[in-house]
Order: sequence, then structure tokens, then C-alpha cells
Amino acid sequence: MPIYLHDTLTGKKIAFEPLTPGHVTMYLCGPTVYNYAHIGNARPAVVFDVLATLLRRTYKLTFARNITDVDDKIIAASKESGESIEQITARFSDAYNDDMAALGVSRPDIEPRATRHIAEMVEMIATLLDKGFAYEAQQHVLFDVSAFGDYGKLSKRELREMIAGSRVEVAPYKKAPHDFVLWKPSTPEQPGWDSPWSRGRPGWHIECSAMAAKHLGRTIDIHGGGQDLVFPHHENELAQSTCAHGGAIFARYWLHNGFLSLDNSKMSKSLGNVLLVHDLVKVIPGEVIRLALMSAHYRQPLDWSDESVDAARKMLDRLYGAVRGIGVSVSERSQVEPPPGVVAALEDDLNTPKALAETFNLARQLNKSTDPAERRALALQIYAASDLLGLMQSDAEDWFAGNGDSRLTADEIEDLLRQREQARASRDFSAADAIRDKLASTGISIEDSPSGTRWRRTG
RNA sequence: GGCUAGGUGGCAGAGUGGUCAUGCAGCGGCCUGCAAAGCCGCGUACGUCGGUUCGAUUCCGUCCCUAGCCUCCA
Repeated sequence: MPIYLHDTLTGKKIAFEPLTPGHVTMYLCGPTVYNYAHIGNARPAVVFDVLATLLRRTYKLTFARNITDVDDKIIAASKESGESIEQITARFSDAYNDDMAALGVSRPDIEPRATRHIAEMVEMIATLLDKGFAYEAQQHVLFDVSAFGDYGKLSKRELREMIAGSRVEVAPYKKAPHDFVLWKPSTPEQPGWDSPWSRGRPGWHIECSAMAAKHLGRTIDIHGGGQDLVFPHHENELAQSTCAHGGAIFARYWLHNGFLSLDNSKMSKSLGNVLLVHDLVKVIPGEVIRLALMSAHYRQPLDWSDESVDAARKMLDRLYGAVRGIGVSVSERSQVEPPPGVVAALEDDLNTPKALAETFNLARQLNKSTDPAERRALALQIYAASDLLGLMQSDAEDWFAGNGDSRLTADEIEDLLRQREQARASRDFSAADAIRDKLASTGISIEDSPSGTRWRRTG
């Protein structure tokens, strides 16, 4: 079965095939490291992590996700805090990787940093100047949008419409409003690099073009990012790369994830409703956050709320509850082929909600079955599906032991359960229920079963 | 104003030209000392108005509404 992906450029879901048989190249726009990542930033990281896992089943994958470590926002942050730019970018890029790891996001194969690719950017800008796609003005270098006939094709905009609706303040050195900066001069206190045009720094868009070309080649298979990057960032990348590389196709498939809202409103600093992954992972299990981000199709809008988090937690409770008590080792689960229904769902443009539904169907079958061999086989299937999705990486017992606010230790709980078992054996049900109530009041719920009593933290 | 996506049952959220999504919540039953968990069953869901069709939630058009983008932004 081929993998189908929705391509923004053509607006269609098309069968995926890499340029080089057997080898896929993928580039994802990563963070600008001037602050912690918020929950909206985590969506593409998770989405493309799932895609990477899926692709690696069939292909060799080279996956690059950049780190933008030169940017006006970083300069501003440094000015504000007094912390050096190097300290800020080091601190927040480490934090980004830690936070994403907490969500089960694997490191990409390559994490290019903008500041280590200035030479490549300068070279690319020089090429664009040579070929007449860019011009120099007052120490700036600008891309001449009018020189690229396909400009607007990715974001499906007509240039004149954009100009009509434009709110861009036209800088005096620009020939046309939508020409964008490839290189801009730095003041002495700003970070800068020598170039033929000025001591300065690159524009944002050229960074990704240069890094993608260096590490993945002139034509990459998949280019991803959030929907809001389509214009202008990806449109501009597309223009630069195509023009610099003699018309070579820049990206063969463009993938964009939908926007995440918070309690049905846009996350923004001015509203003060920005949720940082860094804070969330302290109070919500990473898998819950990850599942919440996968509970809607990646191209759909997704609303983040206490309810959506709660729903994700309950879904995981159900899955862990099904496999609980069935001992499966890590090496065993890694050897099992994931269920065909789950694979098919993901191969159909990464339909994670459907993949989850398929997994829940397996859980129901497992719960229904009384045959130990069948139950075990189904548990392995559920684990294999979860491995594909990056979920259920905890032991089921640990999951239910959780880190709730109960003050009782596991030993104390087990001790109370033994007392309750004795009371039940002597049919002293009021004593047994008193113990159950006591446990419930500290956030422990219990379940009797033929094989003994289980407990879980619900607080 | 322009562009691009959407509008599915109490909620979340897939999908389809004509018998199943799935999860949560609710109701009834089974199981249980009672619960919990689990299992079984139930609820006449597809924004509006038209059109195509034997038949449309699914295709086409209109309208209404929502979101994102058009400016840094995942």
C-alpha cells in the first residue's frame, strides 16, 4: 500500500513516492529559540514525528528540523534580559528538545542551526543576485518577486490581490511591496557576519532554503510546517530555492498542519493565554498531551482545553486498562507487526483518529476475550499500534500508579487492600467498604477481579 | 475586502452515494456481597435552500456561520 499525503501545492491527496527510490528526505521548520515552545508549536513536532515513524517502516529517511538561532526576536529577548544571544539560544534549544522528548518526539536525523550556515546563505544570495532574481539596495539584498512567475502558487494568491490587501509598510529600499529581505545590515551591537553587501545577517526565509539544500539536496521530498507558514515563509522559500537552483523542484510534497486554538480562542501573548509545553509536562503526562494532539486529523483545527486533555487521559486509561495484567516485554512488542487497519489509517494521509479507533476496536476484542493466548496476541497488537503512534511507552501498572496527589504509598495501599480482602473473606462488608471509602478519599479507586484486586490513582 | 480550510449525534472526532466509526457522557441489562472495570443493547447525527440521482450527510450550486492567512507567528 502506498502512503497517501495531502499536498498543499496541488491541494490534493496523492500517492507518495520518493524522488530516490527507497530514500526519503524531509524538512520541517523548527523553532526560533527565544522562548519555550507553546502547545501549538508542539503540534507539528508530534505530527511529523508520527510521519517519520511511518516512513521509516518502508524507507530510509533523512529528516531535518532546523533551529533558527539568529532572528530579531532573539536579539530583542537578549536586549531585554541582558542574557547573551548564545546563552539564550543554547538554553531554549535544549529546553525545546527536552520538552519534545517528554511528548515522545524523537530527535530528527539532522538539526541544522542557522548560525552555522551563514556561508551557504551568502552563497545562495550571491547566486540569486547573479541570476537577476535579487537586487541590492542600501546594504540590503532583496528578492525580486516579480522575477518569479510562479510566486503565489503555493499559497494560492494573486500577486496583485496581495498588494491590494496589503498592510505591509513599504520600506523605501524596496522596489515592490512584497519583495522580501534576503540579507539585512546589522548595527555594531547586533550580531552580524561579513558579506559582499554589508556586515549583516540573513533574512528568515533564506535560512531554511540554504539549510535544506545543504543537508537534503536541491529537491527534497517532503517539506512540512504549520499552516501559518504557507505564506509568506514557504512561498518565499519556494521562490528562492527554485530560482537559485535553475528551476529545480524545491519540495515534492508540501504538508501543513492545522492551527491549534486554546479554549476556542487564538493563543497570544497579548491575551495572556499561552500554554508552554515546558509547564504542561510538569502536570500532565507527556503521552496525554501527545494523544490530545493526535485526536484530530493533523490538517483540521484543534482546540486545546481541560476537556480535551481529560478526554485524552481517559482514552489512555482504556487502552492501558485493556492490556493491564498481560505481561509483555519491550522486545516482544517491538517484534510484532502493527495491525493492518492502523497502518492503513496512517498511510491514508496520517489519519490518526482513525488509527486510534482501530486500536480501540482491538481493545474491545481483548476485553471480550477469555482466551489467554488470544488476549496476549491482541495486547501485542495494541502495543505495536501504540509504538507506531508513540503512545503507551509506560508499563500499565506504572501508568495507573501515576503521580496523583494521594499521600499513600503503594505499600500502604497494598496493605489496606490485604485488610479489606480479609474483611471480605469473613463477610464483614461494612469494614471492607470502609477501607474502600478511605482509599477513594485519597484518590485511589479499586477494582475486584477473579485474579485479585487492582487499584489506580484517579486524583 | 481577497485567499484557503471547515460546519457530523450531549461533547470530542473519523468516514461514506443506499446495513458499523471510535472515545467520553447518558439510559437499560449482564457480571459483582455492593461497587469499579469490562461486556451486551439503546438513542431517528450529518449548517441553509435548491439541483443531479431510484436514493445524498456524502456530488454540484446558493446562502449563513466559524477558523486561519493576507504583518512576526506552528
